[in-house]
Amino acid sequence: MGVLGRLKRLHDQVAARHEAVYQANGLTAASFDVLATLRRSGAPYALSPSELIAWTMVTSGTMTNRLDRLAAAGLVERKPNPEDGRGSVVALTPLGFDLIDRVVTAHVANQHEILSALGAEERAALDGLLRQWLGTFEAPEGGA
Amino acid sequence: MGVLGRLKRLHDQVAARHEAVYQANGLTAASFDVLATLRRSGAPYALSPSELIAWTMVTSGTMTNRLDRLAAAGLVERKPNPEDGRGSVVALTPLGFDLIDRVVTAHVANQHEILSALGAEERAALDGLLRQWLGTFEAPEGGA
DNA sequence: TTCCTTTATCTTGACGTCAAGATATATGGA
DNA sequence: TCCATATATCTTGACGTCAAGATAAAGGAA
Repeated sequence: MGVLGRLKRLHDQVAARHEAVYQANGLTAASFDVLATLRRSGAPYALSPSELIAWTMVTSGTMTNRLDRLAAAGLVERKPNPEDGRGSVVALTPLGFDLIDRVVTAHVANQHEILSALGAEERAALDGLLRQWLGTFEAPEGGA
Repeated sequence: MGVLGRLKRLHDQVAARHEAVYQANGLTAASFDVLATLRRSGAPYALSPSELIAWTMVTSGTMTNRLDRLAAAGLVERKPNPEDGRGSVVALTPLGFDLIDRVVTAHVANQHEILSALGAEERAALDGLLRQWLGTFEAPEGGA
């Protein structure tokens, strides 16, 4: 049973290290999530709230809240969608782009650092075991 | 890097399965945490808020909130501490005891079920890797 | 055209958590 | 005895999240 406890503690440790990088740059996991998604989408770094909801897997209420904060911080900008009066388009501002660009770099470096505790073989072995275990949960698709 | 993603997904899956058991019995992870701590403390199944705070590692504000809900649900009872006018004693009610007793049983069965996806050797191998990795985070005590 | 249904987004209300501050009671010393 | 300090718990305010419901605009059928 120790496995379950260690899995949780390890997850919490990793999450805390990630948080540290976000915080050091004035972000939270929530805002990093949105900003990084916009960054990944490529130029012109703009997506609709619906698309952001789909990529980040949060509810519409959560996304509205996140966007309100990011817009207030000047990191994203909400513009009306010229093609659909119901919707809007959320775009990274220059300020937001510069920030997320830097934070993503720091984040990736941080991940390498976190993983550096394991050697290549150990990492592969661990990944294999995690993958196997995860397989029993996800994709329990019962076929046609 | 896949390791970090899988670690998180696995953690989320496990947490969701745990949640399912709590929910099926009208509890949340928060209430289960408190009730199970009281249950583990042994007869007379009563601890002070300070002790609960120490065991569960949450802040005093969080504990006050949890206890308010549990008391409102009739699962615990707050009595004044006869030995210290500042404090109180939180005890499991008969209702709370019966409930947590059942839920803990279900929870343990659930954990076995979750782990059943791995064979004994795999489980041991995974535990060893998790332990090693975790070791680099926790207990980074630098000695004297 | 007019209206019904669908879709996109925001609003509301309830949780859960934390940090910081407010209260009330203990405790030890002058 | 009286007070300064420490401790136990609760309160407040700010986040973040979700479920469910409210709006407003789009689209298609009659």
